[in-house]
Amino acid sequence: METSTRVLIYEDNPDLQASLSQLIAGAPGLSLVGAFGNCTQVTTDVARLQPHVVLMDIDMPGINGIEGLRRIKAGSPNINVVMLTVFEENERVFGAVCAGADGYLLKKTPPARLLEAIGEVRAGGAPMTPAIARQVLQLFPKAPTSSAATADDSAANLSPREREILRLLVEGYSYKMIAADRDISIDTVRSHIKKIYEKLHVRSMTEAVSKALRQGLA
Amino acid sequence: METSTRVLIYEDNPDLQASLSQLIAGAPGLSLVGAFGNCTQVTTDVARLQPHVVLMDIDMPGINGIEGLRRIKAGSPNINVVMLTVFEENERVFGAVCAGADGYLLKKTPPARLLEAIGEVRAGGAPMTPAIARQVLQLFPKAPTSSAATADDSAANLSPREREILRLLVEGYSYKMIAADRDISIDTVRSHIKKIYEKLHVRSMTEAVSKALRQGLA
DNA sequence: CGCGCGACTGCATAATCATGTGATACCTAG
DNA sequence: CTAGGTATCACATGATTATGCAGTCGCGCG
Repeated sequence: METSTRVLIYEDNPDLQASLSQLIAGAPGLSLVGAFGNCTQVTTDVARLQPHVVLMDIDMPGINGIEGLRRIKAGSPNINVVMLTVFEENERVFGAVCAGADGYLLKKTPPARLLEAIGEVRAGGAPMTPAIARQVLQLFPKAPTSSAATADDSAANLSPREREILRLLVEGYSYKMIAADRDISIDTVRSHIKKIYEKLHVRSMTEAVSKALRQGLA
Repeated sequence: METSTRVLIYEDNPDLQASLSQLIAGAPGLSLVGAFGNCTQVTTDVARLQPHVVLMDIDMPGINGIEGLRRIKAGSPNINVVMLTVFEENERVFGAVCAGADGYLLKKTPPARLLEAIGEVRAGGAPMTPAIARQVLQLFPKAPTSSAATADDSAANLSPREREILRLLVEGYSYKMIAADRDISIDTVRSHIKKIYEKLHVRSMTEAVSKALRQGLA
């Protein structure tokens, strides 16, 4: 069912557009479904071409890349959009991220890395140039709140250890993962979870997770 | 700056601590200034050892990595802290990022990449595993233009039927119960859930439930 | 009209999970 | 000292879940 990843390009520089197109078209597993020099028709473009991934230049005449991104996301939030830019300007990083960018690369990114990035974004990752990633992190509000929810005993009568393991379940850990992570036997994990079930009156991981999230036990 | 980047390690798993230590100690341009199994002395540790980069495990007994990070940043905001974790957790990414993490890597990251990451963080970058980077991006408040409050890109385009089944999963239903409830074959339930997993980028019921509850899909 | 897609069904195998029945060890309160 | 709670580990059996592969059927669209 996985055919080929459909890629759409927006890049106003003809040379760069050509080389990007060539790169995509020649890559196994990727198919180029279009390449445009501006975003004026972006909404209809994506509707018609049904891309999985869009490579979007930020600096373009007319509608810029961020606005283009916004329009794509407004209509098709599931399309993965990777922004391309020459410089690492803080302002635009913020705008792009808030508009829902799924990746952010410098144009000087080597071709091989670019192809890799398309794979990553399709797999649910967010390829970013490290320097940009740093900026993204710094955009976060430095929370003074102590969110270290390790010792909150307001919840059920779960022991600290049990609560700890419940948190891991909520994060989607399997028994095996918990055992590995906490460096204990999988049988011990079983044992703890068994008791958690008893105390929460549930009989499956999903019920426990659901209950935990709804009652703020995790 | 000195000739060598001073690296400090916090990792409670002895084996991993040993191999990390060996890796750092043996790397040109890096010098290992310490390795601890817990964060209890983190404030005095960093004051004494003056590291440039700290590799911080997230899951540690006692003071966890995020709290450790917070304490480091409180006193020495210039120290670069790279968080290490075994699996892709969802909840802690937010905590770590808000506490000022400068990088976020999976422990399975190959040694070469880890060394590269230390270089990146020293150079002002933020090395991140792509999947985690994506989570970070998704933490951002989406722009006002998003009228489709369904938000998440990786989650939203579930078909009506898929959404319906996801709701039942959240309620704690098993495959069998869903099949009975909706009067369809259990194989059909499997099929639907398989597709849900693909779209949500998860691989287990608990992950799906967790994601659904957190993103209001249910 | 054919094509793709969503809903649906079936089958098979491997991995995980749920549960029960023990057991050892530490710590703390009685 | 002893009972009770917590944390650890073991072994076993049956149920459930995860995945892959393979189809049918109806519907909207170019």
